[in-house]
Amino acid sequence: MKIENKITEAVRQIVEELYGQPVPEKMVQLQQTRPEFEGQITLVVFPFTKMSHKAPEQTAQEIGQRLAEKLPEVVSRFNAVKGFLNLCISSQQWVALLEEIQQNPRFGFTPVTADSPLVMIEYSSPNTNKPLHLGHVRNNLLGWALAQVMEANGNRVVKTNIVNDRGIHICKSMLAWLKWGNGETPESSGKKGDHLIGDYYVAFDKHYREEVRELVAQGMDEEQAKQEAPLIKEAHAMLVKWEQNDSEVRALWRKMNEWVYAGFDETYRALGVSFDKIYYESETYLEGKEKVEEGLQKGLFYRRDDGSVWADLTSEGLDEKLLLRSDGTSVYMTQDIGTAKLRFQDFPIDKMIYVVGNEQNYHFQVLSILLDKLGFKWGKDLVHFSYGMVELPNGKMKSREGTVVDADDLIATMVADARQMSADKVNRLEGITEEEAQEIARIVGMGALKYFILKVDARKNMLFNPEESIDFNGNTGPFIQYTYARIRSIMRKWEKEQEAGSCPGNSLAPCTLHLAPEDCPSLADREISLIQKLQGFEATVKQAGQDYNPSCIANYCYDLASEYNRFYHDFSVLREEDEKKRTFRIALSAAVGQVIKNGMGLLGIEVPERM
RNA sequence: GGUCUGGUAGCUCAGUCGGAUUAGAGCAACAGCCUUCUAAGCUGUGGGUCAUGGGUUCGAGUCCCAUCCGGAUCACCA
Repeated sequence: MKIENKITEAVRQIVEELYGQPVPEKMVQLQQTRPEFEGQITLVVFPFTKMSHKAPEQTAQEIGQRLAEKLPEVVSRFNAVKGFLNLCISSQQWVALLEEIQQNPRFGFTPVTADSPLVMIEYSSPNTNKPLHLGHVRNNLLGWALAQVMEANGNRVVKTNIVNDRGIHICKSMLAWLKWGNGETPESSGKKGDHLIGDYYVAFDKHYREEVRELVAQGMDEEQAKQEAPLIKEAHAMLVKWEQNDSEVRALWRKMNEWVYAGFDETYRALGVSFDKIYYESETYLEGKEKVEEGLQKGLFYRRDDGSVWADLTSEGLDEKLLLRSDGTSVYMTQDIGTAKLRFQDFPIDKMIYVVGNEQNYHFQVLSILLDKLGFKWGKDLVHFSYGMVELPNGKMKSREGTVVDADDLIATMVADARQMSADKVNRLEGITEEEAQEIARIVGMGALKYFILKVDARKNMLFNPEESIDFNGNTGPFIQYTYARIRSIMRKWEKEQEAGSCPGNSLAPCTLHLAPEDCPSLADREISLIQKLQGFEATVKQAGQDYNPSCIANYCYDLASEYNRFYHDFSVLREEDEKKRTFRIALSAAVGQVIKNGMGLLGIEVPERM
């Protein structure tokens, strides 16, 4: 039983005995004692003063007195300051807690069983006409981390991606390639497929704008020019052919999409994300109409005179929403209804989470209502995991103005910088092969990038300064990774000492920590607060799952690493003469390493054995 | 204009269920610490009207109302 639970239980009994009123569990508020006071756990007694009709300090005294009598093995001393009862917990309790944490490699995680809720997470959702940029990076990292967090909270998770592989934007790239490509391929040019296609998309835009400018110069007004430019007309014609299943257009479309997917796969691999099921819009965009017709028959929607179909959501405080155009074709919302249908056919999901930027908040509000009306049981409380935009120091990311940060460039830069960084510390990596050094650079560079993005509350807009972002000091991924690497170094040395393989060589945790109560070392404040931090991992994971918020795990990891760094500085773990203290500190280090690894793992951040 | 969302140090961000006379980190600036388990580290100094004004109560950065400022959205685009 956890220390907190024991105390909570005892306090409820004591207060009832003293003041004759039952105490709901929530009323017992325990928190970590502030460093300037003696003790480790503090009970807030303000809520009880109404029952006791006594001053806060006196109430605290009374409760403390009884608590010390009732739980002598837990509470060794206490003091009351105003309405705060500070409790000193005996060392054995802390050691026992550490032992518990250390012996459970999955500490903080809820096991997943066959009966666990089935959660589907959709993320990434790229367009196939240009490479991934920084905004996608945020999406992918958040989606992956969220999937890990949901799983850690005892859910079965299916990760999906819906690829937007059709539409006018792809036709633009295709047309430009036909016109100016000279048969260029990823192989012939050495370019990554998605970049190649992206270049043609840009080329189209350049020529298109020239055409528009010329038409305007000839006296046409701009809106009309945009419609009338020969290039855009050609692109539209191509889209029509595509929809008519023209074999030539389809073949080209297929070939170019393959190039893009090969490029995306590379980026996904670098980011360390993957999917269980990929949906393609070209295969799903016609779905949904059926559902809308069904809703129409049930009277959920209505048809206007021009033939278009609408949902009236004014009673929900929203507007009216178009579902089918007057020509019978579907819109974005219709498609999302369609994919929802398909997904439910494929998986009996209990919950659906969409990782999509906050510019679509309204869309998902509407989608939720519509799916609910159409009878999807998870529609009503589908989660739109809505994240903020990434801004650059001089404004937003705009591809037109060339202010995008390309994902592949960014990854390469981060890794190269990490490599440079460790090269500057020659002694660090002596005895390590070039391959190993590269692997460490990859882990550290990616860790820096991922942590930088994930530490920020997802729903807030964040600022990304390309120059300052590559900072490996302070509240960063590498700081946490570095802490881990140092712990591993201690463990390696310790394991070497243990001769003759009494321990499996690769186990992080020392084999045994069993210290009999009378053997318990007296613990320093710093050691106790580390154990308390470790214990907090469980609650942090739960909270992350409840709030759909990976950032609190990132900040937790930083807190834990900071605390450990101070501990590391104050104590010589391996040199400690006292055998009991030494065992305890090694075990504590091992547990910290394990929790850091697990926490960072939830974020999709690897930790290196050395760096 | 309607709806949603944010505003905390020069900059980037934390801040749990409302808890402690003094609201935390990091960056940037300054001053220390490598014969000692990895200095990508540690210690210290300076830097704040928690946008503003009310309210709720033992107690508010946190909850409620109003105002100001920023962002998103309100398409027969996706």
